[in-house]
Amino acid sequence: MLDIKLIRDDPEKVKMLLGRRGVGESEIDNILKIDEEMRKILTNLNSLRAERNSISKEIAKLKSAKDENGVNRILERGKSLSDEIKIEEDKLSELQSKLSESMLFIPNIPYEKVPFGKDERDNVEIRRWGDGTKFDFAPQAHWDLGSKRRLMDFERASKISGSRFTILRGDAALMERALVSFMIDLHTSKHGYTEILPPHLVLRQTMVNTGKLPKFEEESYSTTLDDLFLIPTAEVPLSAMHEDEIIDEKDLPLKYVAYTPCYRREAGSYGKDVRGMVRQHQFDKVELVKYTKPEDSYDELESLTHDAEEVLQYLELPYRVIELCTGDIGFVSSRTYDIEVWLPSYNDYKEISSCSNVTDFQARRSNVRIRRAGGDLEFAHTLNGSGLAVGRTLVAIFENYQKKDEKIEVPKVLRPYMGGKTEI
RNA sequence: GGAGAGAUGGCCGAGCGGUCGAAGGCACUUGCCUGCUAAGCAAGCGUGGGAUUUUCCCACCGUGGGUUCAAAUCCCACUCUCUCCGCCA
Repeated sequence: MLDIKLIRDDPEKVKMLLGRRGVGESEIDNILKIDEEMRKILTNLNSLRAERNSISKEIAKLKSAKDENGVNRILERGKSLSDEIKIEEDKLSELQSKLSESMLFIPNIPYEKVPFGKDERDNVEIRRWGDGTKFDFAPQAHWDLGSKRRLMDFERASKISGSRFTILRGDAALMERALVSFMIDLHTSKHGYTEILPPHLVLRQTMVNTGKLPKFEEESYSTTLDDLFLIPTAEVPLSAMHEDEIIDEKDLPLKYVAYTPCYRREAGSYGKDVRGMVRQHQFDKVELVKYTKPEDSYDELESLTHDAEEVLQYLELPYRVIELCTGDIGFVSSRTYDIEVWLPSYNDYKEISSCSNVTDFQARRSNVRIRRAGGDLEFAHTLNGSGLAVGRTLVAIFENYQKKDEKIEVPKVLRPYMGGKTEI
């Protein structure tokens, strides 16, 4: 959620910045119109209420003076004021809900330095680590290798759950679990994050507060009886859990890491990544979330991205970092780096992490504020990033670490988590 | 699922339907004092919004309705927390 004052005070600038990411000027004009109308009613309502309050006080005074005639003289005015107020209040609340409804569909303002662009083709590569893996034999895609080795079972998964699910078996399941532990351990012990194990079901309001709703309802799994939502990422519970809190600025930044499964309907991605376990309705992810002071958030985005990259460095998997252009950044984000890992089956890099500075966009919706040393209150900034998507990391290991005999070497840092195994 | 208790400012905690935006305490800020991170004294100290913006006004006491000229206070519904019982991994 943007600050309405920002739109009110400098609509042209907001239009210009949001225009870069495809928001039409009419949407902003519409909001300005509703806002103006709403303030007009509010002003009127305020003076009506002021009059009613003074009459009420007057009545109280007359009553204690036992002046029944005086009371009756102004009682009628009080009654009619009350009726008027009720009418104005109804108008106001209607406009208010219209306004907030519109505001909920306005995305975050992109950071000035974000490269202009229309879609992912305009994203900019920032850096590379390692080279595309070379093989002296024909490498296999993980779906072939995994099926042959009975480590991944796509057929049985679809029998019990339909498309876009995978059963991991034996050492593949073990490796998935090892990856989760390795990542969390790295982030807690070396990078200073606090481990959280959050609920996987959240309230509708929590989805709204984190910007996943109302815009992306068709992407979400929900429970009809209770209107709870399966989290699409641990970002949701982590970025919302300080709702309505005031955090002392000396306690910032707060840094959290959480492992959770993520549930996504993947509506509209029918032709994409249909084979293997790259795009699933359920996948494991280790997520990083920070709460920071506004002036620190872009620096914290850099370090968060490095924290995520380091996972790939320890696993010795080649990757690159790209910055998303204005047309490709997510709804809540003002700046985003994607980390892409090398996948031989794609002969290309594939997203394995997305690190974003959300600025105060979620904090405003969730009402997460910081108290400055001087006592002032301000919305916190939140950031999030995958550290990393575990399923895709497993895929990357299968494909980059495969050997001619169809065994898969276990990356050195994972061996302690897998009973010392050097290959599976 | 059943029975009961509760929800008030950063925290604790009062609050007969009418100067209650809310006593008191803690914490915090400022000043004074005391020659040594303590104590004392004084003052200040919630959040959000609107406007004719050095001031005035409005809203907010879990949420949403209702009664009333007037609701933290009365009524209804809901949510959450706690205690006990039942069930249960």
